[in-house]
Amino acid sequence: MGERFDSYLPLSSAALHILLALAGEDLHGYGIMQEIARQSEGIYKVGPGTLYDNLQKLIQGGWVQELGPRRGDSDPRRRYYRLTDGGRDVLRAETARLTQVVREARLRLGVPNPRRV
Amino acid sequence: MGERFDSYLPLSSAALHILLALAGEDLHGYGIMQEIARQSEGIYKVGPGTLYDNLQKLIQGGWVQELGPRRGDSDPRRRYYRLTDGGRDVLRAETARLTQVVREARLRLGVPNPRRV
DNA sequence: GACGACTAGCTCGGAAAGCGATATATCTAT
DNA sequence: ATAGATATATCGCTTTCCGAGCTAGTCGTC
Repeated sequence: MGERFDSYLPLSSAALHILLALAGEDLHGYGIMQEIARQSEGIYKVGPGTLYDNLQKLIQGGWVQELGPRRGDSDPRRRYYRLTDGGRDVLRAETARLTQVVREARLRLGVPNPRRV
Repeated sequence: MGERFDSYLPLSSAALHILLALAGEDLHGYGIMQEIARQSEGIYKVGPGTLYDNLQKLIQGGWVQELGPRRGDSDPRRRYYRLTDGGRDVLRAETARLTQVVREARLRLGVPNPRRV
């Protein structure tokens, strides 16, 4: 059960997209911004204010780990961040919640749900 | 294309759930709060502050229409609200966006997507 | 090597949103 | 008659959002 994480939900859009960006691979701050814009095809963007506010909170909550600069990276300014196991659990819980929301919305809007094979 | 509504996205959790509650039937304020709690199985609740703040903005934006009291209702205090066609469009756009988010999350988390038949 | 564009990190403060406490009143059931 | 749930609404504190602005390093090109 993912019930332990329910008290942290719902995630803000910013927090959700940051976790989602980091779910694929470790990224540095600027890279997170780009990845979020890419994933949403430019619809949703986070600026530096939102990013670093959220990043700080995510780190304090133990959902994201700060890795710092990578040795031998092409740009030594880059400070990388990694999703923790706990962060992955929260993202999983939020995804489950959103799945329910989407299902409910489809029901009420008259759009059919995809059926499982 | 649902692109006309993209500029309003993402919806806040509160706005999304209010629209979603009203997508089923006309409801009064208190009923909206209950319906939101019911739909999320108590995980997510909106208090009166969040509700009326959002309701006001949704009405101003033309997404929700205020109907006022119903003649012959069991409780004349109740003031009903209705989702407009525009509100339905926004809800549809947000649902589409969230569907993409969920798909992306499933991909990255290693949870399989439901396949279309 | 100078220039511009992009990359990269970060802070600041105003604006917006969240949200519970509180107030008021009504309804319903015991 | 009393209690507890229903119902609307406001107030103000806190949190969050979010872009403008700052500094500086990198990369390509002229």
